Amino acid sequence: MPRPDERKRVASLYRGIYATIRAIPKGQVATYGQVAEVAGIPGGARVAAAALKVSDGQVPWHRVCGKASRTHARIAILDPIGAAMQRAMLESEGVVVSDGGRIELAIYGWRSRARSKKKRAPRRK
DNA sequence: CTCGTGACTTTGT
DNA sequence: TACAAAGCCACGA
Repeated sequence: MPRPDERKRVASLYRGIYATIRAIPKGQVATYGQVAEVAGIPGGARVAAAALKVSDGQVPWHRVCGKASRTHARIAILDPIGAAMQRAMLESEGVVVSDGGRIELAIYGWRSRARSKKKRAPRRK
């Protein structure tokens, strides 16, 4: 559990994003847009990214990647060390990562069922 | 309330 | 397949 001050820091829609990320099954990966959509923020891929940035280890961030094309996801982390660590974590869970850091969404992409629900969370502000 | 920012996504060339 | 530009949403100052 995060510390109280850190909790207050992420006391908005970010919490829903974290819950969504924790719901990603092991051995599967999801894109930022996917996470945002399930968390109730369609088109809020950048928000999910920001949430992940401040999460700092309290969520399995290695299961979330940026979408490079229609069929592949790509690790888009700036830090080469973090990218390598993410790739190692994914491979340890059974996910095959190509040389360019690409992952086949058709195989390892997270198929969540909350896709057709289209429920929008109310804005806090 | 307005403006700038970002670990993104989609479309076009 | 790879690069460039526009669009998207929420947060913080």
